[in-house]
Amino acid sequence: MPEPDLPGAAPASVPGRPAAERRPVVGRGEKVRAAVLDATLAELAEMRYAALTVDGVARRAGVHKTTVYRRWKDRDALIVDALTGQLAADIPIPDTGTVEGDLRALARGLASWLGGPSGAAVLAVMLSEAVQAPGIVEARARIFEDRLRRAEPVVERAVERGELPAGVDPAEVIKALAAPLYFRVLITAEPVDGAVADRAVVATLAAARHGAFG
Amino acid sequence: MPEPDLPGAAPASVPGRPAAERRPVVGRGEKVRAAVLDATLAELAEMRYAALTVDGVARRAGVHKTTVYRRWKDRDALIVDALTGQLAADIPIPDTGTVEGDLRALARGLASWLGGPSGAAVLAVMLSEAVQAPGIVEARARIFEDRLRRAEPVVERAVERGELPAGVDPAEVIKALAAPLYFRVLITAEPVDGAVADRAVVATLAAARHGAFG
Amino acid sequence: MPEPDLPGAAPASVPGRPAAERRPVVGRGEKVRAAVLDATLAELAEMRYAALTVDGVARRAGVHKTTVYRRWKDRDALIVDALTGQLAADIPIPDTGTVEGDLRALARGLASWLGGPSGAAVLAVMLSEAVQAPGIVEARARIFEDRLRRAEPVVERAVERGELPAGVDPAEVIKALAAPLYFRVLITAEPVDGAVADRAVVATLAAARHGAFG
Amino acid sequence: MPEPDLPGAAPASVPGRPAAERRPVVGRGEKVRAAVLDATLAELAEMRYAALTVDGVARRAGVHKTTVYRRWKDRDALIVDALTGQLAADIPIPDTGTVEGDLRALARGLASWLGGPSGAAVLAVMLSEAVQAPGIVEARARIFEDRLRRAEPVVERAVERGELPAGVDPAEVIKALAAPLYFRVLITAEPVDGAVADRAVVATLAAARHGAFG
DNA sequence: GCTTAATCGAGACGGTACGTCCCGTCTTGAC
DNA sequence: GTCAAGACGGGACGTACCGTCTCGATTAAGC
Repeated sequence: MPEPDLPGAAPASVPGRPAAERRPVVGRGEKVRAAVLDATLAELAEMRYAALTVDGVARRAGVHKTTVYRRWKDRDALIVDALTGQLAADIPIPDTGTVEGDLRALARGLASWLGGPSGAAVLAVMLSEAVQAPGIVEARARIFEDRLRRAEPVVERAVERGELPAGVDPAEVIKALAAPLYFRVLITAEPVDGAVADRAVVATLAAARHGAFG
Repeated sequence: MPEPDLPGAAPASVPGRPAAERRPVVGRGEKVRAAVLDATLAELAEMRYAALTVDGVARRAGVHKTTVYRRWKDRDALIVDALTGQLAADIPIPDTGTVEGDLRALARGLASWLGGPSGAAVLAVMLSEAVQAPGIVEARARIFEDRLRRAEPVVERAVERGELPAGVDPAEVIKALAAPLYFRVLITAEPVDGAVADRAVVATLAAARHGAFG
Repeated sequence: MPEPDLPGAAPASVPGRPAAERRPVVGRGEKVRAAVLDATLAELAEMRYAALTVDGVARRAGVHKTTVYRRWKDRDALIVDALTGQLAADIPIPDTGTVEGDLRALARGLASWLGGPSGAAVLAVMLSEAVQAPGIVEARARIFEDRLRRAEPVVERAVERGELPAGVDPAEVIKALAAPLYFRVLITAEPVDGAVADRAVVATLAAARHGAFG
Repeated sequence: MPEPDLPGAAPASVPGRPAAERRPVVGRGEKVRAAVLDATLAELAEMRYAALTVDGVARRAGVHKTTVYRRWKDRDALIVDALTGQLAADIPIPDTGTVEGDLRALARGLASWLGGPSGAAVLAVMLSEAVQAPGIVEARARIFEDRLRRAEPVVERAVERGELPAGVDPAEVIKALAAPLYFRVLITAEPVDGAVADRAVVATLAAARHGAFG
């Protein structure tokens, strides 16, 4: 993780003392970090990836360029860090009682994220230069994997309830649900709305019930 | 000022027209153009998008940088042009006699293109900076739309044969087929092989038969 | 010599044509070079060596920083070049008919140069960082050697006239003449005027006549 | 605010005074000061002036950068201080019984100092940026003046012995002796050895005897 | 085959951003 | 009261490309 300078959450130093008290040292440090990451996201939102300037981010964060470089190796490291933070935000996992309800909730949540400015920006960057630049590829895979995994319980519950045949691969189901939405955003540039989400649910369920993912 | 940004104009197309009117002057021009586009693709193949240099392309094409700028407005125009040409290559539309066979052929063709170096490079670039830069977004949408449309007859024939219910939206079927493959390449960075293609076929067919696209 | 880019005074190309006509190509090139060197000297004159900024020089020359770096590898290379040009200005070699007259003329010329702003600035820079930085050391030695050598005929004529004993080493005599002046400027920071010059002449002549340099 | 810029204050000098009055508080202070000055000289010895880093000096002295800045206003003050201490080292004034012997001893001592690493480093720094920066110019003049003055008795004794004509200016003689040596180190970058020293002695004596310094 | 105009080669140039190095200041906790 | 530790603002460095421009040198068409 790109935090070369900071001692890293105080590796269990002075373990006897209450944790809240233990590292007021850096002080401004944390504030700066947050300001820079916010500024990075803001800049990404209003201009595209390649146009983002370290100097611009620094200025917006009220900080000097050098300070940014002290904490992040690269423009890329900075961006990845900012986006990682953004994506780490928890996605609520629905539990409506039926697969259809759960999947619909998931799909609509994803659709509205993809449709909104945040989703667009994040995706744009995650895929910029993506297929090659090593740091980003890895980060991207890790992040999305995590998001997918968190959604798998929805499928497992459906199997337990007998709504889906035993043996379905939960990961495959979730991917099948998400794929058409991403496809529209990234490839055909069609709008992604609730209707699209619903259609994905129907298709995914039909496929799952007929053993396409088992 | 020469503004041959768009690839179209089909090399030596419409030969019937009088030569005096359509600037047959070019002479060496066409050879240079081809060399530069080839060089562009070659450079894209071995380095990533952002690392591509106009000077590098020019050198590889045995041409001077100025010459490149004389024909393409900027780096992006050059790249888009090169890739457009690449994508314009005809995709054979299968006609095996069954939907399953046809879809399988389509899916496998796509999978092997996505898996190969060409597919990776093209995708990387098409999505670089993509979500914002207007020229590229449009070009991208146009290109993929075209590819999708050319595949639609496969579905139409299936409906005629009674393999799929009347009323299925051919475009939707094709998108459903392609989406999981793109998803794996772009999001989860999983390898895309024949097995993945086959699973997409099964899922798509199941969904289509149960009215998900109707 | 720091001219990596320029083809170097056209190495006898197209020797048949009149020289004045032969290389209008670069055109602005030579003008830029001169402007930058002038700006460098001007900046050196009003601020000291370490405070000289490439950007400042460029701005003063009405030129972009990059352009400076295109022609000179370094801040140091730029400075050395500027000073070399400055020092290359011919020193008139006196021929008054007597050694004493000649030496007096040389000494006074040197004294007034050393006393003036130009001499001070040049010396300051030539010796800044001097004992180590390879480029400067070499340039310095070369330049001063050249100046000394050009003055040697004065001594040779004196020997021919019988004013100085045969066998005197001309170089030694000139060095002996120059040394006290430099010493005062560099070490004791005393003013260097005509009186000092005259004393150096007397001392040098006395020493030379009594075989100190033979 | 501590401003111990000047070296003077003779380490633990005037021990007769009551301790309470002259800040015996320092405690560790004096040790740190010495360590830093030593480190400064060491760094100067192995790299050139401009490459000397406050951080580097501090590290070598086993001390933190802040501590250095607490005691010296800036890099220049530190360097001047270190070198001043270096130069304050006594030069033995010879008394061989003859001017020639004395001057030879002086000249050879100077030559070997100038030839050695210490001399080179000190000179390099003393002249770096020198002609302008006020603090250094003054310090330089003061130091060399002091060294010259200490050597004057040699000449005075020679006059008393009748070896040199009455009325010779001792300072001029010493300068005439030293000048050629400095000249070779600083200007022509020739090696300075015993032979050069001896020649300076001969020339200086000849000049002095014939009234060049009287 | 000779001329004439489009095209090309060559490369300097202004410009933007990069990432690095060091300076000197400041805050904070520890000995 | 010093000192260690180190983040920070700041200024300059030297580099890499971008896209523009001005020329001479080609070169291929059309007379």
